[in-house]
Amino acid sequence: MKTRNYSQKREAILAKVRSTKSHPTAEWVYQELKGTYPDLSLGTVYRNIGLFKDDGLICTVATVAGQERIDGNVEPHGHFICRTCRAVIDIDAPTEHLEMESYLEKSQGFQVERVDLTVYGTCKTCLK
Amino acid sequence: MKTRNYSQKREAILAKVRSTKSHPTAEWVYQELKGTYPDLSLGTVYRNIGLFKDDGLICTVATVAGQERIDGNVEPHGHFICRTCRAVIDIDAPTEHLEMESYLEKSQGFQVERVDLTVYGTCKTCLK
DNA sequence: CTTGAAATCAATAATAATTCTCATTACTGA
DNA sequence: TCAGTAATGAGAATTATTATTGATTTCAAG
Repeated sequence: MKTRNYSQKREAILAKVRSTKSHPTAEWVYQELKGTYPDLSLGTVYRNIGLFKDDGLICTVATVAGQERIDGNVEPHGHFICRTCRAVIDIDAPTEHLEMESYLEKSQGFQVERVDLTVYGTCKTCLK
Repeated sequence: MKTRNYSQKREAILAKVRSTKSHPTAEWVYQELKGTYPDLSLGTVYRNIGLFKDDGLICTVATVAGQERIDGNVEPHGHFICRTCRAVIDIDAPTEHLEMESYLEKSQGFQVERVDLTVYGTCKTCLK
């Protein structure tokens, strides 16, 4: 892995992503940190999110309404995406689908990195 | 459902999407049909794909490298996405995860429309 | 058939998320 | 402190997708 200098803004970006379960967009992170770091650039947020992804510190879970949603929780778990309010909500995934990994590796010769369960629908609030 | 005039190009677009299991992009469909319909416009491909989606005739399965991938097969099934060659390959999903639907509807009050199982990794060919 | 309303089309402009460029600034080891 | 490398900000460039527009085609009633 490439050597990396310390950067206060990078730390803040990672902390912000990890501080929420809302699966935010890069834009949200930027808006949140602009108060503390008025000279922060959106490009810096995108760049560091890319680096965190490379390092496996965060992951992207879906593209919702044209925007990538990121997750500071890299443990395997499922997501519910509301088509109305665009919320991305963690769900407990059933464990069975994780068998998919060994099944695919043995029968198909694929190397599995990640199993993603995503459920689309309408959330409780939007149903009212 | 809204009444819709006949359109030869629309038929061709749907047929092309249904003719492949490669989960193509709009651009691919456009390139494939340009030979037969030299005056076809990329906008027409996008517009009709949107209409097919509204009518439930096709669906989008993922955004890979910034491009939406479409599927003419709307029956629930999983997908393997190779991070190297970007191939999107059908996989037999285990049926257990479909229980997710009733689980979420009963315990969380969500209305489920679709359950999506996506596996990321490296395909057989790219592993060599 | 004819005709007119509605649907469709190609072309192109507009939008918007993300990536790239590069001059400048910050960090780090010596 | 200083040199070398890495990170940043500002904004331009890229690119997939969507919207607009004005002309053309389809359809069905008369």
